[in-house]
Amino acid sequence: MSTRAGHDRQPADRLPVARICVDVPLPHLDRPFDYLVPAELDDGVQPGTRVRVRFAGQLVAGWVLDRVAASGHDGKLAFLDKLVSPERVLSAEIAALARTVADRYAGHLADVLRLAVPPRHARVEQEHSEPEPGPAAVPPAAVPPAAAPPDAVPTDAAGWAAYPSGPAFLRAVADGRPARAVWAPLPGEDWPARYAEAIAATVGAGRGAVAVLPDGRDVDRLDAALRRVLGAGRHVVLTAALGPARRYRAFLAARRGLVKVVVGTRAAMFAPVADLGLVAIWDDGDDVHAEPRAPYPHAREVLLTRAQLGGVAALLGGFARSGEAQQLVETGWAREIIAARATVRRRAPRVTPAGDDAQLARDAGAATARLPSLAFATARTALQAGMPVLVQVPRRGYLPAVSCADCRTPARCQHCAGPLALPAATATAQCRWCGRPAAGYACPHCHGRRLRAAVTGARRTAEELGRAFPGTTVRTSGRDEVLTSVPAEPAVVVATPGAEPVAVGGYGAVLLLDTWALLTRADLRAAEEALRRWLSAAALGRPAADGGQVVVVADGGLAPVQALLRWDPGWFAARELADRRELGFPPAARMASVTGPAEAVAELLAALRMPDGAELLGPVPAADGQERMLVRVRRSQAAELARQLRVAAGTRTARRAGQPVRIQIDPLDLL
DNA sequence: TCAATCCGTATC
DNA sequence: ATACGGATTGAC
Repeated sequence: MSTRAGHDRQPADRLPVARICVDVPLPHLDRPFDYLVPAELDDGVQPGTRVRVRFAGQLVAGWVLDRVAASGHDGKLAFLDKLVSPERVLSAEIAALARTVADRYAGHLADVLRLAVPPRHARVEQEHSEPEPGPAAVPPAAVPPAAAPPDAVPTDAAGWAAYPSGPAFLRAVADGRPARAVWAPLPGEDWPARYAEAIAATVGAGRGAVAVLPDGRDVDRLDAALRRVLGAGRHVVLTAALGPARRYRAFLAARRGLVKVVVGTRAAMFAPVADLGLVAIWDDGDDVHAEPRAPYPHAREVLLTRAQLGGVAALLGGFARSGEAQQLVETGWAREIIAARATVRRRAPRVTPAGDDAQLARDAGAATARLPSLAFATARTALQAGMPVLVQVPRRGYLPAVSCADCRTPARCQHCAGPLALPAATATAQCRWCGRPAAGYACPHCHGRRLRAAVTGARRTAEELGRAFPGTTVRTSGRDEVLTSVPAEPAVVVATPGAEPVAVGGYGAVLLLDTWALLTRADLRAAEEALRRWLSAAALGRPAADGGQVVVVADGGLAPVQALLRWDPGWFAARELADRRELGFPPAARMASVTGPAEAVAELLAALRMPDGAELLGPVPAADGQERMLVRVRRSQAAELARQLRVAAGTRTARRAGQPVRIQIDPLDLL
């Protein structure tokens, strides 16, 4: 497929110019370059294909963005060197999406394309086109051909009827209208079934869907629900965990139009589903939705961008509600789908705070974290009634945050409202944002003037519980081994957040322990994150009428605890968003962090044209002796800030090979 | 006067 | 980044 370098090459007759995105990591080269298409590659070099081109003397990979009749370039055009494959891996929708995402995140197109299109796997590409058969192997005969018969999928809204605006949303999707919803599922809700129904409604309208879920377990649950609702062979699973071959096979199945539905982890957020009709994300507050590779796009933002650009319906569901989801509701971009309060009360377990007490908080860091007596009694009652008990304990390894020694209110900087933390072995607390020492600190809540390091977590809960309930099976689900489900039998299940197995029939009791570890984390999102984890665990409990009990070992006066008691994630999210508006935190404001060696950061900021009213916070020390600065702007100036950051990064790299700086937009670890 | 080297700049 | 070109400097 390659053309010999020679003087005999002729450009193609029609549309001889290819506009190429070259895969070089330099911000100032993030624009198309024009190349001549050799006549012999005329057929293959189509928009969306991968090519190799000679660029600044080097052979580099590139993407064909377009074929045009003429170039605006003054100089002489080079021929492109080689067509890697005639597979048009980049669709027009994804190309436009990637450009928008790159702009939003002050990144470059090539970086986003690397995230959007998995590495080529030649053997997979040669295979006869058929979707990846899932675990319950589908015989090839059951696989629909490319032009599948009309999608005779019944739209079943019965499961959504518990929510007053649920059926209307499903109808809108079934009619191909771009409805957008923030959904608060009822406790105990079979949410994979509801997602599958929404997806089926989309397919029924002849359109495709993309659903992104936090982890493999959730993907498996939706996969199973889709098999039930859609039947086999209508969807594919796309996760990074599949490995290169299977991942590329799933990707191609979507790109070639063999399937209309892709579900997966954030690896699926750019899935090239044709004629997209619905994007869905589950539990968008989970931080695994944030892509760790540049330019660090968040799955929620990518999916919402797809919805916005394509006139596509959107569904954001989760037991908790993120500040960002709340913002969508408050701006009217999305409608909320919630059940009536009476229905919520009927379905929710009974939630009781246990913990009044400074006492508990004080010895939580000791070697033996105690189980409060209420929690103990509640667990025993459930076990005696033959029901499993879930115990949620946080994982180790959070930051040494600082809070008021008297009332334990997390301490915030008096200047910029950033969180305070104790740099290792230093006597005075310091702001993690602006770096100012917290001299003369006075607690806004109780006016206390003393600060203390927050507690550290307790680890031996499982063993202790084993001793507390002799003769009872104790199972653990966590990082090393994650359980999917447990039977409806008496057992104590100790799980870390996100690893809670589903219990058949629901848990009789859910205990939420060591909550201080979550609440006092030096993290802007600590309260939101705590509530998210609690609601996700508590949602696995039975309704109160069936004996379902939740004990949260925390002060009942705290806002996230209140939200859990009332089962009102919307109330908490509204409150949280109002606070962030007040303090100027995302998503109410837009922030960018610039991280790197001190002089490189200073250099970039010197080159940065800050939008009017932009604030500069920092520097604060970052990992590896690097430094971090934050820039804060109003949301209306978010696009301009991203643009200027890109320009500044570009002028810097264009000039000289300075040390690299990392630019992140609304980073989650924005402490 | 020529060549080795240093910046600065463009990269189709 | 890397490759090229024009200016600069140094030795014959």
